[in-house]
Amino acid sequence: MSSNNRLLTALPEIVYRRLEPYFTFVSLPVGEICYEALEKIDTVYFPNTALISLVSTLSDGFTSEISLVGSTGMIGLPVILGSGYSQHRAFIQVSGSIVKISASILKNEFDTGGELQKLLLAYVEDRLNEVAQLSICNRHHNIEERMARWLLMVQDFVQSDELPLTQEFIGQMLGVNRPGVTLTAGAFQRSGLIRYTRGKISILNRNALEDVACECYQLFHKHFYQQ
Amino acid sequence: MSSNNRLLTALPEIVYRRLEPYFTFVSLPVGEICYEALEKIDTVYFPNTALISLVSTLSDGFTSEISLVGSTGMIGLPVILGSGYSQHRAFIQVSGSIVKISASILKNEFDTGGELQKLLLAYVEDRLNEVAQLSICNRHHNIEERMARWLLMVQDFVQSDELPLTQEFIGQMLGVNRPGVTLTAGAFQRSGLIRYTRGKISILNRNALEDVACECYQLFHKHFYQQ
DNA sequence: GAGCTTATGTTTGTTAACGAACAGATCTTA
DNA sequence: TAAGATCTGTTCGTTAACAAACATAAGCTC
Repeated sequence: MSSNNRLLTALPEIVYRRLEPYFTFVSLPVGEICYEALEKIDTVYFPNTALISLVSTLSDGFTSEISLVGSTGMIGLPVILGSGYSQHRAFIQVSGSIVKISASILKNEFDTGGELQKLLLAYVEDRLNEVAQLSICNRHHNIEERMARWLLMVQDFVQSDELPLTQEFIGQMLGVNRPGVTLTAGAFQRSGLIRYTRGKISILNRNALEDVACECYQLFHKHFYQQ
Repeated sequence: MSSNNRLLTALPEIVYRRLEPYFTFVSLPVGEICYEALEKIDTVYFPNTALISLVSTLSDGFTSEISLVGSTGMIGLPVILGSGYSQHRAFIQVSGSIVKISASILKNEFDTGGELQKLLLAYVEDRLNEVAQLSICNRHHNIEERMARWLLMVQDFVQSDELPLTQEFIGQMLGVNRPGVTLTAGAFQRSGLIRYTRGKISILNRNALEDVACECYQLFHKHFYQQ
């Protein structure tokens, strides 16, 4: 069994072989929580086909997505960065295959300063830039722009035209109230960009969605396809 | 001459001594640009008393602050993370003393995997968490909450009751239009929280400002005072 | 002090988004 | 097939914030 996680496949074979004995391939179901906020991390996850959301919740219950992690990333950065505690909840947004590995094993390999370190630090840099872009996007772009961007991002990871997403869920990811999602989704559908039924969204016209999406999409997409 | 930058003073003496010959102490004036967006970084900056803003600009000219970096931080993370290129503009918001060091020298020391690496990675983690919080703050909190938070953050760095800030500038940092800043500043002044004249803001009542600020301030403040 | 520049004050119309509420539709499970 | 749960549709009043425009005031330079 071999992973198609971009970080793992980029490893030199010798490093991959060293870590491989500690890999566990699992398929996690939708909604499964990988980390609770403020929880100590003892397992790190490298998605293959699964898609993970990192979300932040404010004291009034408001939630918004911090990062979308798929086959190009991993969750558990605090392990290599030092604290070992996740500040955010991480859960499975789209079920699929994931590689699990013990935090301490990964940290040990990271600390040897080899190729794994180099790859993961580059990923940290991408993540930092992405979150920074998200913060300005949240400030400036409207629901239509952000929702188009987000749907495209999800589809980049889930290589399928049909995405299992409810409007309520999309609202929580974008930090938008649900009727706002309904209106936007309705407009997208009337324009032929998407089609949807309860809990399922089909992307019909990617190019048109890209036209609606804010410029932020291009930046995320670039990270996605780089290398 | 010795630095009071928190990252540098936390170094073991032997590491500090090793780097010290490469330090240059400078005082940079307000507005000086440390990095342009997309520029290769060849110098890394550790503020002592200076305050640096990292800002992002969208294609329509809209700007918003990504991070506020003072004596607890540094700019030039892409050097240690790998790309070596800054995605954002960095400029001096409040003039003061700064330690400069060559990017390659710092990177070499970082790559030895010692205490400098550990400290800087912990800083990266803080920064990541801060930017994530900023993104949700931008989505959910109103001008009053965010402006109060931001003024408190600036004052945490600039140990003075009088901050050299115009309303136009504050607007660009918060990603808010200028009349909105005027209204908020006016309300704060009428309530006795601040007093201001052209380009100068005095904090009169920190506690009251903290009550107005969103919960995000506490998180930033915690990072600020941790350790 | 006159004129220029920059900063702040203020208004006004407009709009995106929210919150709350309820109706209708579709799926699930008993 | 009935009951319940979940998802989507829709309305409506409300509000925060924007954009644009112009007025006033303060500091700077000659």
